[in-house]
Amino acid sequence: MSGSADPIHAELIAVVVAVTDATPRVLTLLDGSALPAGPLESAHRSLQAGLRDRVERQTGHPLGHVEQLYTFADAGRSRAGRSISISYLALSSETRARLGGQVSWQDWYRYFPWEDRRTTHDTPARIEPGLRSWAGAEPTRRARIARCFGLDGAPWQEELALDRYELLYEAGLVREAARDGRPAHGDFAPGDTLAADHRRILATAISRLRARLRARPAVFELMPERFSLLDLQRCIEAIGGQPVHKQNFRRLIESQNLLEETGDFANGPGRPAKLFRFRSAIRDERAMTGSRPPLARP
Amino acid sequence: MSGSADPIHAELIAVVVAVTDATPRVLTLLDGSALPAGPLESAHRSLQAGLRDRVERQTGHPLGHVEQLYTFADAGRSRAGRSISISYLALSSETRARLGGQVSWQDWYRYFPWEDRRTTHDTPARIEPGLRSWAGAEPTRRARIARCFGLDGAPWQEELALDRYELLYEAGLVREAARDGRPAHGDFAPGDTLAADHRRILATAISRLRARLRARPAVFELMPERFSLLDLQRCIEAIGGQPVHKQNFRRLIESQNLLEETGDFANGPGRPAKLFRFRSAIRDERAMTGSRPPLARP
DNA sequence: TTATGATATGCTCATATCGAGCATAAGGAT
DNA sequence: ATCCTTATGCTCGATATGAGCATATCATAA
Repeated sequence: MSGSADPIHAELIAVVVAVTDATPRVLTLLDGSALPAGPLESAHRSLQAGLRDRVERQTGHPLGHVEQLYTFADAGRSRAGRSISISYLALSSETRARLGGQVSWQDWYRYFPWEDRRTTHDTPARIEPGLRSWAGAEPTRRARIARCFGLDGAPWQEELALDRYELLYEAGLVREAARDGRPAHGDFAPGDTLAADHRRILATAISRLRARLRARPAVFELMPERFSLLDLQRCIEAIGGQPVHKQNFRRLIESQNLLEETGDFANGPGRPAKLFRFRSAIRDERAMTGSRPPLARP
Repeated sequence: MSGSADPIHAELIAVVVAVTDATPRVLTLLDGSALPAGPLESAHRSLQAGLRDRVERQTGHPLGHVEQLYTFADAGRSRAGRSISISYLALSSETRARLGGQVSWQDWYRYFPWEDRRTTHDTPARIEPGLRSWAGAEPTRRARIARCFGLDGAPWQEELALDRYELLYEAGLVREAARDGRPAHGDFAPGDTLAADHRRILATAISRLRARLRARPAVFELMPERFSLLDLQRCIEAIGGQPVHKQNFRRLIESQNLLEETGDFANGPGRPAKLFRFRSAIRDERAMTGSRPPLARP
């Protein structure tokens, strides 16, 4: 069951996310062209410990909550021998970082312009022709396009960010596809690339985060100690890439019982907003309130 | 960014699931004491290919749909040097297997008796005292217990299978905890163990499967070509470990548009049931219909 | 042949949830 | 004082969900 195996190389890759000024940002190296990454060493007690060590050494940025994303091993893209990439998502606050060198925070929509639909909704117009030409009359492809990009009457689903990226890759509409030797189809979609498969890993992180936040906006790692409801709404909108109905968002927050008032108010234009903080019980444990009741009772 | 790394050993572990006679079963080795597993070799083109190769060689069972679960690397549990375990979930049909030796299908509730609530609902009664004594007056622990096991008014949530297992592990109520040198707390919970951390991996698979099926019962890999709605309901109930309201289940299925009638009927006691099959569009692509519309429109 | 039990299938109903909009409150700026 | 801006509370209709009633259609036993 555990015979002789070939030695392999394992790489840890981190997607460190912060939200500042209604912009979701990701920590990058080399002026925004790669994610923090490094080999797993035997000195590391665990995968998470190795990741923390790596990222802190590379960026000087301490990590808070860390969560595993996915493990890749594409033989085609690695160097000699086999290489495994284990990717992680970390939620953080930009203010904690002391950056230097080529370490920087980048707006993640720089790499995925079509994922930001807060102001304009016609972003897919720039990529739709390329997709259509790739699909032709193939019904499966057409259905995938409609589902992923909310065309032909299908609703836009924010958490499909990874599916959208993979569809563009398959259709030869991102530079990574050409780099990997796949046929290109017309113009590339807008947006910058990242080293190796880092853009795919970032797409995985966005999808995961969006799927989690839709149900439960418990993002205290991304928020300051005290904040107004609108601050929190802007953070959620930044990650989801979609505007949120303000009153319904308030209702959602109240029903979840995630916050408590601090008693203070924020001043600015308009009526002062109550300041809130996350309940300590929420911080203690990342999962207290249930999402849904069961289907049937006896 | 990719300096010299220590060579490591990677192990692929498979949870192969089938449902027969309203019983969810998992493919095991050594008379039900381990999951199929084996080292990743450089001959494998990809992780999935390696897994397929391994499982087919060990069990003679070809794999259908395969999906990654989680990557573990607990330094404490491995042999000399570092070892990584990459676990996968595969959905299958028991009939396809030609078993031999110590390869067998096991009812997965053999390892998690408290997860089957189709007949009795008081299973946690056998483990509640141990949990309570472990929690004492600690509010965080008490809240976790209530949430995970549906106590103190909290609803039972089937997809928390992994959380429940990990809670029992932390509380020292499963044998694996004692095996790992953690303090035991009272009697162990009922249920058989598996080798290494295979029971944790199985719990991960159950959670993942339950979370997916709750929204979309597209389990054609687990069903025969043609089946009645009750057959499908029994399959879903087997996996979820909970009874389902029959009429509402039918309504759900209809609204999803997953099935089409074959025109045939099943005979037996009672009124003959229409036989259905999954739409080919669903088989073609594992995600066609959206789950929910977005939160707000412009 | 009729009665009975079993399963299939259709319909109703109360409640919860969700998207969307209206109305009012409370500050600053002109 | 007027207007603009943001905060906050409430309503309303559409839809989803949990639960139950009623009827249809078979096999089998009396």
